[in-house]
Amino acid sequence: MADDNNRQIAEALLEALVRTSFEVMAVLNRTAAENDLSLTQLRALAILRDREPTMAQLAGYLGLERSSVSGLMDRAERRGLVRRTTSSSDARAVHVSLTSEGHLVSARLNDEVAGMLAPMTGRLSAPSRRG
Amino acid sequence: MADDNNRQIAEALLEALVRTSFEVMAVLNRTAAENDLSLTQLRALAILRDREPTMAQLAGYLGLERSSVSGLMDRAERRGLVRRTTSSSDARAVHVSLTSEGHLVSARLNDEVAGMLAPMTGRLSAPSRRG
DNA sequence: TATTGTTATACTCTATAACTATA
DNA sequence: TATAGTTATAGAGTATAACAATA
Repeated sequence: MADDNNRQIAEALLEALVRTSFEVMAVLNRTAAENDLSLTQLRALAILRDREPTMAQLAGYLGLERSSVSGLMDRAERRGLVRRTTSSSDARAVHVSLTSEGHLVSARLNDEVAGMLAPMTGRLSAPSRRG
Repeated sequence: MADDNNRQIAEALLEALVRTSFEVMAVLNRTAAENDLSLTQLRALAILRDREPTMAQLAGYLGLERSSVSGLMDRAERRGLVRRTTSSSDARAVHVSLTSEGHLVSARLNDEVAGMLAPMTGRLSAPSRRG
C-alpha cells in the first residue's frame, strides 16, 4: 500500500511536471514571438550571451544538426543579431557572436522572461507580505 | 538585504525552472520522435485520450489556429491514429477521436514518458530504499 | 581520411487570407 | 451575418545527403 501510494504521488507529480513545463515553454514562446523570434532563436541568443562558440559547438548546445544551425544563424545574422567570424586557429571553423544589438535584445528577453515567470518563482522565494 | 537574498533565490529558481522545463520538453520530444511523431502530435493524442472535441475546440486546447489543426489531423488521420466524424447536432462541426490504434499509441507514449521522467518524479515521491 | 560549414531538398508546423457550407 | 472547417500560400525549423575547403 505504501508502494501504491508512491505510485499515485509519482503520477500526480508527473502531470504537474509536464503541465508546468508546458506553461514555462508557453511563456518562453510568447516572449520570443512578441519579439519576432522563435524559441530556438531565443535559446541561441541566451547561449551566446557568454560564449562565442563555433557553429559545430552551437549545434551541440542546441542539440541540432549543423545544417539546421546554418539556417538559424543565417536568419539571425540577416536581422543584425549575430555575426560570424572565421577562426584564427582553424580555417574551417566559424565562430558566432552577438552584435551589440544582439546583446541588447538578449538582455531584454532575459528580463521579460524573468518578469513573466516571477509569479512562479517569486511565490516560492519571497515570503508573503500581507499584514 | 532580505530583499536582495530573495532576488538571488528567485534568479536561481528561474534558472532551475527553465532548465528543468527544457529537460522535460527534450524527453517529450525524444519520445515523440522515436515514434515518428512531433511534440504537437503527442500533445494532441494526449488530449484526445479522454475527449472527442470539435476541430475548433481542439485548436483551443492546443493554442493553435484551426487551419493548423486541419493539417495536423490530416497527417494523424493518414496514419490511422484519429478519425473525423461530422457532428449530429451541427452540420458544420467535425469531431475528432482516437482510433483503436491511436489509443494504443497514446497509451504507449504515456508510459514511455512516465518511465523517462521517473528519475525526476520518483526521487521526490519514493523514499530511498538503501539499507 | 576526417572534420567544418554550407547548400540542396523535403517534410512538418504554423499563420494569414480566402473560400464553402451551415447556422 | 457569424461560425466551422478546409485550402492555398508562405515562412521557419529540422533532418539527410552531397559538396568544397581544410586538417
